[in-house]
Amino acid sequence: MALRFYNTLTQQTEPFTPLLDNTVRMYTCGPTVYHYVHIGNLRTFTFQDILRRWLRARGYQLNHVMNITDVEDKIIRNAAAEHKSIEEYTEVYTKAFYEDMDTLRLERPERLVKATEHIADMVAAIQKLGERGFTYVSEGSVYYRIANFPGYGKLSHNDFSGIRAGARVDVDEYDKADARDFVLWKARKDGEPGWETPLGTGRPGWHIECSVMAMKYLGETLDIHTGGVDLTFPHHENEIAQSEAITGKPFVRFWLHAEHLSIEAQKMSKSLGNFYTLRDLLGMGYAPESVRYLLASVPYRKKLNFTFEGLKAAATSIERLRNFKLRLDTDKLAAGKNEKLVERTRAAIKAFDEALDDDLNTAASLAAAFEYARDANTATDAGEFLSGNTAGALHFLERFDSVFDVLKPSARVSGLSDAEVDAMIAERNAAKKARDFVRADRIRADLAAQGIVLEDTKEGVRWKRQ
RNA sequence: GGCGCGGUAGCCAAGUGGUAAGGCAGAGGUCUGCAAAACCUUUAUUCACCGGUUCGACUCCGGUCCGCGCCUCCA
Repeated sequence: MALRFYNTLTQQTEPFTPLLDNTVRMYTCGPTVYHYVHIGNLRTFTFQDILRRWLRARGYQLNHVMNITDVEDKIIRNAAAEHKSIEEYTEVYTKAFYEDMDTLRLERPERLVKATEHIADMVAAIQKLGERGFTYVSEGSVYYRIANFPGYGKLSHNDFSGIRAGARVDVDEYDKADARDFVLWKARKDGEPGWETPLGTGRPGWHIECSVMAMKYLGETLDIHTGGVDLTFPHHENEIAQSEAITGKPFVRFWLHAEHLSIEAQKMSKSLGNFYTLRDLLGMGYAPESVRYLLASVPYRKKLNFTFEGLKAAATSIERLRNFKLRLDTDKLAAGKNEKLVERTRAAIKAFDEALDDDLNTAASLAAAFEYARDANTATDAGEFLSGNTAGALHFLERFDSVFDVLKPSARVSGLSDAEVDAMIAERNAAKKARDFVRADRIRADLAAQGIVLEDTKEGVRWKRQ
């Protein structure tokens, strides 16, 4: 079965190929930079990273745009509280976001775009919507009239036909003609920053930036649009309403939504004290790869229950695969090539690929990797894994890591160089030979204290950093 | 109330008409000067519950219970 994704729009899993050529045009709703991103955000961005990597593994080129929302109510409020400009305030968190992406090994999209750098484009789009009769002005702000867009609700599968245009649904919404209408351009209030434009002085609503930046860089119809489930409504619904009202063409072919992450089965919130950023977890001593593995290992459409037990388990799981690789790199094997094993390697890779083709079933793809590792380990112990089989096994691990990217340790815990470690091991071997176990054990303990773990095997000493 | 997601071993989790992948933890073993590390083996007569369809259901249908998300800019 070919590559396929679950499409929120059709509520079905559908075969995927790009619309135009070999390039996948995709858009991701990025962060609002009013704070450090939390691990819930990072779950979604990790999904998007796995998606990128798998599309490329399947031979596609990428043109991927992610936005940075750098103007918004909380930003304005927080910036004002700190007596900073919007730019000064958001710069800190934008930079932090890039750092977090690097730490988690999230690939940079081909283009990262900021809302504040596209104000003119947004104004033009709103004017176009006005020309087509989709807007109205109320108290200086420009609103989108959803009653004029027939397909409204098709993404979130809500039926809004019962909402009558012009009805005053809620007294609190006195400035809107219809409860679901949303703001395209917000008129400036006292003391707020604003842009002077033909629409008046103010700032853009949230939804318009994504429509505008997506179409500016990717064309009128995108292949894929991703985001968290919570964005399905109203954000993505509104993006469709805006974009399709302007172009008259389908805005997005495949809508992919990542489920939420909870913390110990509870919603993450500051009041519960279970609000974690990547920096928090690293500060507790967890490795970035562990976080990445945990976030990637649960298929993206399934709720992910984040626990520290799970985070520790992730670290151990990675270790298992690293050990397997270490073995492939160091074991002395008999010459030759075991054809049966070649076949099983091929089958394992196939299982791995097919799992990811199936709407990025990462859990199943991991199972294929672990099963193969066990099979190969057993074969090695039995002397059936020959030197000619190493390349195939390493090839599988490379493929695995081109997607999961967890095998290479992030940072060296030890300040010792490889040569220094080798020298100490030689010293210990000499001590062992002389049956000076006190000295041998001291060297072993010294190395352990610096994060170097020795493995005494039949073939001699093997070591790794931990 | 509407829309959506889910309930599989101690924990995480795949599967989805043919009799339960994988990881962690636990238990046992191999190796070892000791130890560690590593590796191997092992752990659900059972898939929230009740009916139904079927030769056969965790998987399909109907119903019930429970958890969660969205429905005013939260990934």
